[in-house]
Amino acid sequence: MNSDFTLAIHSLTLLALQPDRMSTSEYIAESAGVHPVRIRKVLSLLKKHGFIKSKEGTGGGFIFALDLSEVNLWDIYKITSEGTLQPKCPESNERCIVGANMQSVLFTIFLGAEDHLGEYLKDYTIREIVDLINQKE
Amino acid sequence: MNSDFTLAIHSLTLLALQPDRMSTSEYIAESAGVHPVRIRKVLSLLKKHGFIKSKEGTGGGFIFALDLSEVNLWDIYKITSEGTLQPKCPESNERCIVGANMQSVLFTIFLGAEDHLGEYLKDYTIREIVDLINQKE
DNA sequence: CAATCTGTAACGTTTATCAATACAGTATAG
DNA sequence: CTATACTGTATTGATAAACGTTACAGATTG
Repeated sequence: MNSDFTLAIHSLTLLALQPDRMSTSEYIAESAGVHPVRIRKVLSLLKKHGFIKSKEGTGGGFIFALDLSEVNLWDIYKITSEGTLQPKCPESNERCIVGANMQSVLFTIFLGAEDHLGEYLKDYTIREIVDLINQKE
Repeated sequence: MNSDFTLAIHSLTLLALQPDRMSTSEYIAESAGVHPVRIRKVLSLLKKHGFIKSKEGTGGGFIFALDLSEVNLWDIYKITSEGTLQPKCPESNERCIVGANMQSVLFTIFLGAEDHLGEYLKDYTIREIVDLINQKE
C-alpha cells in the first residue's frame, strides 16, 4: 500500500484534533515523521477534493472542511492510491495464449478486488480513526 | 501488488494447460516475459506448499500436483504476498498522540482488509483462471 | 516591505525490484 | 561413468520507484 494513503489519514486525523485553528505542514510533518513538502503534496490532493481548506501566508495552514464522519478511508484511498492494488505484470509473450491474455484477466479480477476492498474501507471514517486513536491512550 | 503473485498465477495456469508433461522454467519464463531464475524462485515457494512438484535433470521441470480447483488466488496470495497490503508507515513522532498510535490503528485495520480481500480471492481457483483465459480466445 | 506560509518543480539519494551470472546438486541418456 | 539438461540458490549489478531536499514563486499578514 502506497504511503501517501497513510500520510493522508495521519494528516486528517491531526486536523480533526485541531478543528479551530490552522495547522502548518511543518507541524503535521513533525508528527508524521516526513518532510513538510511531502505533506503539502498529499494535502493539495485532499484540498482539490474539498476535504480540507488551506490558507497561505502568516497564520495560514490547513484545516478540515467537512464533518469528520463525512470522510472515510475509501474516499482517501481513491484519491491517493487508486490502482495501487493492480499488479504490474511484465510484458508477456503475445504468441502464448496465457501470456497474451493473463494481464486482462487479472486486471478484471483486481478491479473487482478494489471494489471489494472499498466496501470494507467505507466503514472507517476519520471519526472512527480519531476514536481508535483516543482509545489507545 | 507484488508481481510474484501474478508470476505464480501465470505459472500455475501454464502448468494447468500441460497436465501430462513437465514444463521447464525456461518455457514458463518465455511465456511470462521474465528471467527463468525468477520463475524458479517463485515456483520453489509453490512447491514448498505442495501445489506443484518439480524434478531436476534431463526431462525435468515443474508439474501441477493438485486438482486445478484445489488452488485459489487467496492461497497464492498468502504464499507470495502476505502483508503486502499493509502500508509501511514512516517512524512517526512518539510524543504526539497521533504519531504514537496511528501505526497500530492502521495495522489492525489493514489486517481486516487483508482478510476481507481473502474472501474475494477465494472465489477464483486456477480452474476459473484457465476458463477465463480460454474465453478470451 | 519583512516575515510566514502554501504550491510546485527540479534534483539527488536511498531503497526496492529485477536481471544476470555463477555454480552446486540431481536426474537421464547413451 | 560421463556428457547433457535440468532445478535450487546465492550473489552481484543495473534499473526504476520512492522519498528527502533545495529552490523559488505566489499569497497573506502585520
